[in-house]
Amino acid sequence: MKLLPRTLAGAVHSAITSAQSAGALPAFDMPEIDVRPPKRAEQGDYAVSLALGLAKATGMKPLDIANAIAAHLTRPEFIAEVEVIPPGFINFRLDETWLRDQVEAIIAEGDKAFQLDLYAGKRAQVEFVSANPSGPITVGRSRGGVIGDTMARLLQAAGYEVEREYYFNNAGRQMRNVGSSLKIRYLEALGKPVVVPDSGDDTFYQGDYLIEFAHDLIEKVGESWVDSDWHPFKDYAEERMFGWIRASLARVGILHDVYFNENSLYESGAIWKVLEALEAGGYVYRATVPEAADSEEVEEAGDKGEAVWFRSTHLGDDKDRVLVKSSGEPTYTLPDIAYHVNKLERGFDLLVNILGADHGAQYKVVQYGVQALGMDPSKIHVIINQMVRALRDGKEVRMSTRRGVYDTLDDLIEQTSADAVRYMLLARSADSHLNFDLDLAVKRSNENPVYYIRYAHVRCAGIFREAAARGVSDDGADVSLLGAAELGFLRKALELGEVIDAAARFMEPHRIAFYALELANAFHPIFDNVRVMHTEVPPELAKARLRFYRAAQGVFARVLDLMGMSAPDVM
RNA sequence: GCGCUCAUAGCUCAGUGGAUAGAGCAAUGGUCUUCGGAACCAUCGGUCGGGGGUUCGAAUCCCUCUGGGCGCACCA
Repeated sequence: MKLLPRTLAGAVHSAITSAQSAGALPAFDMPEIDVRPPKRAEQGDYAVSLALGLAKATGMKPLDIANAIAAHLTRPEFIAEVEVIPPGFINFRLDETWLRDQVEAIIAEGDKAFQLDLYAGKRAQVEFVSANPSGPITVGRSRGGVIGDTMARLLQAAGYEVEREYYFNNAGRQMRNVGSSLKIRYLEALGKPVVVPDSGDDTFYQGDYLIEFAHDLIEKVGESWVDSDWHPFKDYAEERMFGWIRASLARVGILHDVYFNENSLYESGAIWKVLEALEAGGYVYRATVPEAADSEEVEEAGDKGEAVWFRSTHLGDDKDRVLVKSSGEPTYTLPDIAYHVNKLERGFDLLVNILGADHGAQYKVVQYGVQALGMDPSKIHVIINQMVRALRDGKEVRMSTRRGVYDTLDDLIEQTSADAVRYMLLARSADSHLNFDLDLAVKRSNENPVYYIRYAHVRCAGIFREAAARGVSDDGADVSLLGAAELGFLRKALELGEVIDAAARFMEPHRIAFYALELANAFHPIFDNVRVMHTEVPPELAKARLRFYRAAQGVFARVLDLMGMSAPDVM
């Protein structure tokens, strides 16, 4: 599949060059040629406005520039008409014969329809979810999960070879607290004298799931762990938690290829190598306070002891960061930098990181670290998604794994459906806050766009069921019989490549969700008017229309797959 | 206080400096159904938070103000 706007941009580029050598246009720096569909259908299928911006550089009227470009333009085979419109737009119209032939092209490509090769031979890695195994996946984390997995699918569609990675830390204080919390639940379940901390103790995980784990543990090991410290409890909790997390994610089609343990960076010595390299570059110093500290801060610090600092301010940071605490223990910054160094060393051309807004500031420090080590920070791309508010009865439901009050991904799926969760969490720009209305999501009504989109696929499937029953086939269909309504849908369908391209380039996976709705919107009116098995439809036309619906169904299947949703034949 | 982010139709939100700012839902009025009505058509609805600026052209870029959210640890 090739991208029509890119091909057109190339044609315009050549037209400008040849107009210049013919003397019809003066010399100027070639601007970026942005070809896109105009808002209004009567303005054609694609348009460029660059002549408007060239007036100053050329000293010519935009209309004259546009005419000069149009006169030297070699029309690609898919364009039927080139039109210059005041004040200087150049509009292109697709060739309808070519457009009808796309029915066959789409069918021929099958489930690879609209697969692009823009990044052939390039490898991308998407790191997402990356929650520590201390509790179930929450609604907030689910958003990052859906965004990350959809981004991975879109990058694949754009031509990247993609790996999905989950980064976790099972050695921190959080996990120790989980271990000791489980031990308390274990002793409690055995009727041993133990005080269960109340919600005021934030080292204790209140979640009910630990009670369940404790009972399962007793069935497995009986009372033999009564005198054990928190370690085996942590290990057991971690294993159970990871099983749960993976299962929850799998329910919405999220599967990671690699689970990367932060602890391995300690075990391999990678973090110390990074520290040495930073030091060799002159980016490290030892002090009780940062170099920029004023006397007040010096006083406050007192006799804290020396920490190891990263001189990130030399790269533009607003303050230096501690890499190793005065206790000798590294902060999270050091392994974070080491992790990204590790990722870059694995040879990826693109690293995408999905982070919640609450972790958003950290990536900059990582970029400074990578930069300090002479590596290319521009390969790292971060998608920061704003918080999710879960609303029930119009009121916010607060979420906290530690307090045991939470809305999990499992809850959402059970109350709605896996497809609804995927769509709802995707159909919003990552930059904006997302209100997940739990009541609305429960409703099985057409307020939910999920049904509308899937229904398009279901309706196609219905046609083929009926066609099979009546012995109608699309073999040897003549697509030249297709009418204006079908062409309208095909125009919309052909935008899919551009949507994939833009979503991959701008790292904006929500685009596919909006496109899907637009595509469904283009489909349903046609379904009503373009009948296949109506008594008044001649057999040859029925055959052509059936062929059209086969292509349409394929496009919906592809779009749903890109969103990680199912494409059912019935619902 | 500083940084990031958001503010667009009654609600939820799209909108890559270009042509008359768009969807979905809600509301109102129609269609009355051969393949699934979870549908279709029409209407209503906007000082793009306020104010400046840049530009031939601004919802979009810059400045500023207002109001939300998230950060700003030798926590992760």
